[in-house]
Amino acid sequence: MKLSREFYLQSALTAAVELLGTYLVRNISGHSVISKIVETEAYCGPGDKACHACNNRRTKRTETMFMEGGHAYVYLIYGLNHCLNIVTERKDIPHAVLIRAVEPVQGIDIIKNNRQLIKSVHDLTNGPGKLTKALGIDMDLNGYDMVEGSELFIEKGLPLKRSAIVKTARVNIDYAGEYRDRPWRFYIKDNPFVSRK
DNA sequence: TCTACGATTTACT
DNA sequence: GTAAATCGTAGAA
Repeated sequence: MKLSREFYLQSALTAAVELLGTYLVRNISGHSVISKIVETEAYCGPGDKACHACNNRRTKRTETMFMEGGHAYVYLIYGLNHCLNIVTERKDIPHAVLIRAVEPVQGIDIIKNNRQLIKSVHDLTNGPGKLTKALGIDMDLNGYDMVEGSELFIEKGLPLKRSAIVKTARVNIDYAGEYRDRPWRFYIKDNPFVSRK
């Protein structure tokens, strides 16, 4: 079952945990690619120094984060990788959940086709920039409505045990001062597709 | 306009 | 382990 608008109208912090184990569906040119979300990070609005929309910074790029929950926030990092985020909370409250890693479930041949020179299957989607390339996600999907649309959306998964979820500090945000060590990164314990231990 | 740099990946030594 | 790739965005000038 597709996640409803109501699901997305919550804090990125709780949504990040609940998104673990759900299924990301990508329909592209008649093909369906399905993957399970195994690693997320929460970026929580104006007060979070690691968040692009920190201090309500409203620019061309961050404008997407101010949209109503359920939209996709895609941006280019280091000039060569895209990152996929799920916008949460009500309109004008800039929360988002970064999808850091997924596990291929269906359409793995298409994923392999989108990525070349891969050593093992585990390297296909175990990083934010890797999975966007694997799923054919780019700036065209920035601001995409995942509740109304059918090219990209999320399906409900089986509930996870609390003990199967690992909570740690987020990655590569040394610039975020006291927010650097907030345990706002979550992943499924012992899953081989997470980006790093 | 101009400059610095990043929610990273990859290929090196 | 280290460094190169590569460019839009943000903030300063």
